Amino acid sequence: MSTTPEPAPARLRAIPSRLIAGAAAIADRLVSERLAAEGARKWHFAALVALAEEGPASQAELSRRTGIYRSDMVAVLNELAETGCIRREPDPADRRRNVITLTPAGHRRLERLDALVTEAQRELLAPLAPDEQDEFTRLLTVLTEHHHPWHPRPHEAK
Amino acid sequence: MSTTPEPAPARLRAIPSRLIAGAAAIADRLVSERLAAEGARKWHFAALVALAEEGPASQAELSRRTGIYRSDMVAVLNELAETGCIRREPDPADRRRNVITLTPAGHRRLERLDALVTEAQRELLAPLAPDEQDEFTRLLTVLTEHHHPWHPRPHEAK
DNA sequence: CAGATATCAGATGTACTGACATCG
DNA sequence: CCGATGTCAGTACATCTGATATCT
Repeated sequence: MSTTPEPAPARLRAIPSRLIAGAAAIADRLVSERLAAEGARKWHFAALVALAEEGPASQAELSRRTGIYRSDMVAVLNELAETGCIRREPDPADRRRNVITLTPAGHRRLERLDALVTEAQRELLAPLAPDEQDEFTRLLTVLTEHHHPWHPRPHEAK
Repeated sequence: MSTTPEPAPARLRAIPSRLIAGAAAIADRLVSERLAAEGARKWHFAALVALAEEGPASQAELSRRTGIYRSDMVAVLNELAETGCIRREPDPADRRRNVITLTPAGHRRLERLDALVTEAQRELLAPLAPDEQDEFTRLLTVLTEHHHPWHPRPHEAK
């Protein structure tokens, strides 16, 4: 059951962490809705990008590169394998590992998903002028990289 | 079980929606950790601010002003009532409603929580120069207000 | 009667943990 | 023996839905 929204008090609206949470909710909705139209979620996209950018990798390495837990990676790769986007074969050099490889179909799928994600970014940033968009992205980069030199999500690595 | 982080591919790191998600995770952790030291969570803070700014209100109205669901508001107010931060009494003018009132103890608690939240904002924005902090906040405000003229969270209101 | 309210019980989704067998 | 890997089962928590009794 949802409520009819009303403006939050100015004191709440001015808090940066709340503004960021709002922006994150908007961004997530834009991206997720578009990907859902293709039956995909953001982790599928992230895994595909990581494979396209850095070449074949083990599941654990993909896990580190995308920020998804290796326990959850299994399901993501299962789905990508079912649709023929990746191959998953044992690594002859290290028989603990699977080597995940992007197939041509996977590459084509990535291109479609990438178009959707790019379009979502455009819509997300549309309220800002072009130079503001760049500045905004730059400030976000500085902020996140100074706080932790890695991923979107916590991970609590030690 | 967590993984040892590694840098995500540049193509992933450059996506604004992912940057925002990262910033939101950092911000949420900073705020939540500090509030947790006082046994509070962000909804307690939000409810207290809404009461301090706009005066006594019904639960449904508080719900709209803070963005928390009515169903979850109950628990938040229960906890605030147990610690004597609010009074909850039936509205004589409309017997469906409860009137929620901030007590002096609630006001004092708000001031302590507010100090924690403010400190968290400082730490969050610390990587940016002072004028960058202002610009960042301004851009966030423009972006969120253009996308929906209201709250942090989705709400799917119609 | 339609609509709003406070409340509760439960669904849902996703991050996260723990354990296990296998292997280097 | 220690540590990494792929996998599965299950926890924890927050968001969100649905229903109900009461009241306007």
